[in-house]
Amino acid sequence: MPSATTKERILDAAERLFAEKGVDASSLRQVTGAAGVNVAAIHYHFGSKEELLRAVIGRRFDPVNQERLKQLDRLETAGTPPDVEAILRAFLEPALDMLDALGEQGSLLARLVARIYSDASEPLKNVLMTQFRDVFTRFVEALMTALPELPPAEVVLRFQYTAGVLHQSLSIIELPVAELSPVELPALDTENMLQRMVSFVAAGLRAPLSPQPGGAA
Amino acid sequence: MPSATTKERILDAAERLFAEKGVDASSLRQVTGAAGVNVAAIHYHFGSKEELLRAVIGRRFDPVNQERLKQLDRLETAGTPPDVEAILRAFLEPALDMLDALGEQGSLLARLVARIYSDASEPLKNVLMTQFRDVFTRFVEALMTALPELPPAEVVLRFQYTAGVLHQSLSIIELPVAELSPVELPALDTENMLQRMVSFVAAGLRAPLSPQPGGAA
DNA sequence: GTATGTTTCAAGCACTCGTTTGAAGCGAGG
DNA sequence: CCTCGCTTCAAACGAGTGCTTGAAACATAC
Repeated sequence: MPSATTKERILDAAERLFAEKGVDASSLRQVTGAAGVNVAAIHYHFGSKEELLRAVIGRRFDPVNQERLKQLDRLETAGTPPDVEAILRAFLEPALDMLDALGEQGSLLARLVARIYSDASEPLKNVLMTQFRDVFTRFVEALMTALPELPPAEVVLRFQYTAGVLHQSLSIIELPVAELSPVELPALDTENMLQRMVSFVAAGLRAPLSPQPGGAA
Repeated sequence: MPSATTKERILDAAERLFAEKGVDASSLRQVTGAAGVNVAAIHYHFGSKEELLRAVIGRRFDPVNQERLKQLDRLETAGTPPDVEAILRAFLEPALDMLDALGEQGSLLARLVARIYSDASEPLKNVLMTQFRDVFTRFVEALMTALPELPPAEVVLRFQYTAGVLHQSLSIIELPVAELSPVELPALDTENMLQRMVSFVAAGLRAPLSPQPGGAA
């Protein structure tokens, strides 16, 4: 007695399987098996495996990216130009909130994104690239304004680092990295995690320019 | 007229293919086709696809991890306890050097590691976990000594972020992330890249503790 | 009640996968 | 010359892949 539609149940099952075992390692038969529907339903509703993945990602991250841009808009239309911490919160918080709202499923989804981000076979790359292009551009520009003493290229580089920190921190929530730790790791709620990431990244973004070899000190 | 042994040519071809397209997406026939050898040669020399991957990773990262530990040993047996920057260099430099020495192949290999790190199906995780366990433990302990004002758990968390920055910076070398950038990105040599990463990460590691919700300030 | 468009189904298609097999090629030792 | 390991090879194995097909089930409209 399925309470959700076939389409939604496919999305739910695909999201979990893709995140747990990877896209390539998850067969359509596993997806439909977990969803309790027929294989052909995937091609009927989505057309292909790749389109299914696109739908899985979009369902979660279209709202996140919209929220990111909305928060950035709000910051920029306020009186004073936003500082680094505020920009970072606008970037990080919607992602963390969405994952938090999903509970355990959220940390799995985070791994899926991190995976695609580094995996990225040709067609998959485009899924994420088109998904994030606007967000990337807008936030880099905002950071350039907030960090006028940094050359633009350095801002781009450090924003990449920021995305790296985000991906890493998302991945480790569920990852067996805790087993590697010599000390007990306390469970962190979203606001706590956000606070820590903002502190770390803001300090990194504000770090003085490293001396250029061959240039004046 | 192959100049290298069959085993080495398989490793070379596998490394490139695994990095370019992912482990799952690379078939053994593609590997042996690129290497100019027979499919059965893989199972003769390595036993299975997973063992082949293990060999691909180990060939490059066993030396890196040995060098990391060696440099850390040298720092710790010197008179004064090492500072954060020195520890970071000992961690980051061997990896960057190895990748630099490999040239274009190096940036591909970096993507492979980043991929496995987030992908990590059950058996694959163990490949990397056993590979990095010692390094992880030793460097976290060194950082705890260099940052005595931070709680141990916070050091662990921030070292995770550090690894995230490393992975990200390795991935973006070759990735089409440049296309996302609104400004021209200058090509960075290894020392330059290292300098930037150390600055960024050291600042993040030294950031004051964020206020704890519900605790005293 | 019959016709229409949408959704679901079991079965099968052509293909690729990792792996195995048994024989051929090969250099060194007797 | 023959033999013995070691290495390489073409060919095939069974299983599983993404995807297609044609018919049944269903809901709605006439």
